[in-house]
Amino acid sequence: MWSNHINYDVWMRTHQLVLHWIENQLSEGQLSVGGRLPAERTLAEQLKVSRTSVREAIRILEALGVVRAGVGSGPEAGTVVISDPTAALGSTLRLHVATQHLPVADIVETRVLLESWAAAHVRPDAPELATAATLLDEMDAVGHSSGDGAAPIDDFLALDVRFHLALADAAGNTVVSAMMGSLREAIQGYAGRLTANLPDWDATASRLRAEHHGILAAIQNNDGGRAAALVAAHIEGYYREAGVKRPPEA
Amino acid sequence: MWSNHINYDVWMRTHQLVLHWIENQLSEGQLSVGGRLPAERTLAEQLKVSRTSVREAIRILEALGVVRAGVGSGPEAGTVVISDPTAALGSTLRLHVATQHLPVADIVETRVLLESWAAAHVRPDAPELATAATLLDEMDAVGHSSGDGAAPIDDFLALDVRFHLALADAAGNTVVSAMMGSLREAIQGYAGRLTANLPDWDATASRLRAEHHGILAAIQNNDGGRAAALVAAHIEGYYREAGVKRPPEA
DNA sequence: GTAAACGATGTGGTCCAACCACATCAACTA
DNA sequence: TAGTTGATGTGGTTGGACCACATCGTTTAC
Repeated sequence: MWSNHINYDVWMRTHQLVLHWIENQLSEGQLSVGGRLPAERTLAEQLKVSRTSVREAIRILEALGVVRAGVGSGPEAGTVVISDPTAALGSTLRLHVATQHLPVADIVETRVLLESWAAAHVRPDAPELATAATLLDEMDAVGHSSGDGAAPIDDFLALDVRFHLALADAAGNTVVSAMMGSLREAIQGYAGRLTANLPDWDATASRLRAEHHGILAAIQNNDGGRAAALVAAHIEGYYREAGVKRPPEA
Repeated sequence: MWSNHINYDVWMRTHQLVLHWIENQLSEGQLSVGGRLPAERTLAEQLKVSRTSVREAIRILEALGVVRAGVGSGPEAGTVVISDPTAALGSTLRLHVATQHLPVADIVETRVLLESWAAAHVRPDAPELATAATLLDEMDAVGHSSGDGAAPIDDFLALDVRFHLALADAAGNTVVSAMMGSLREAIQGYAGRLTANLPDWDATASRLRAEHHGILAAIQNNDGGRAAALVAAHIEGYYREAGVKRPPEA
């Protein structure tokens, strides 16, 4: 339907020309993850545009998680192709939440949807399951000494994030993983603030620990349906306890 | 956990400073959809940065579907806040597909997941259902005269897109809608090219028409489960017929 | 009086030339 | 041989200039 070649006759902003050139290089495999873009000045000369326009294009690709720019010399320097869709999707969602056009409730609901699916589709032999089990052990270790201040809570939540992401990764769908991660990232600040609303953190932590073990057990027991249901209840329970209002279900 | 105030002591690239300033304005409601950003030169002076840095920030926001820049004077001019997450998510996914780090099969699988959920959660009284029904009527009208060339096929596919998006919107979750649309957009070129692989377009079109009616009927019949299953079969069937290989299911 | 033409104003779009900070690596020096 | 030093090349930032465009007054011609 569409050619890979670009019609340069149609009007196009200069930085978009650069953008399309780079996207073509990616599609044709002449540029791939780990590869390096020509230097900004070089690229500007090659494409007969100003360095400013090249830089605008690179900025966009950077925001989209496609490249990473580094100053100086050596392997860390230059503009290299990466692939971090999660960060890009996350900031996109976060910005649009800020504009009040993406309700947090919708994000939570979507997270439940994706994560339930992931739980139901985890391969029992996925290596990420071992990681998840290890994370649960670590979560059992922290938080028991809650008199030390808030640090254990943050540690616990950080492990919690990694546990959920590990399960998502174990399902083997990169798009679902990326979207899951981005949803979490988008409401991370929001969710963090909610933690203060919890009436009894120790009780909540204990419950979360137990639910995590239950989810993992269901997965290891090859009971995807139960795992999905447990995950849904787990997430929804947390947000409800922290005071997020859910929209009325049909 | 996190303050909304930014620590300007930490190192930060200049355009990110602008980015965070604007995001703050959005979060605090001092800037909302429909509102206009200060002129680039003004903003640069206010934030004590160069216009170039302001422009780089605006480019990013534009790529993220948060603002729209327009030259000239009047209501269409200036940089105004919009909210088009679908476009941003779409180009993000498309770029990462180009880097070979997001398999098309994963995108299709995710689309099936989201769209099935949407079909199961459509409110029977959603106004989008009427739109969907109208679209089906239009699809019945086009394509019957396939001797005219490729135009009817494109018309049919365009209506098909709108039908699926209408169903997604009818579920009432903006995040799911946006993601659905972006997934479709990301593989639009790919899917379009696949159409040429179809052995018998007329037969395919007839089948698609029948399946669409079946899906809509199931929804109107309040049978969400059946609707979800039909949608899944509908999408997977199309891609399978067009030659997309699916990964082995567990 | 009305309508067309014109110019002032303000917007984003593009380009250039210069300078900075940084990281490496080669040449030089003690 | 070990340390210093400078050359090189990368992205980061700035100021200024000019362009195209769209509007809205004012002026002008009828």
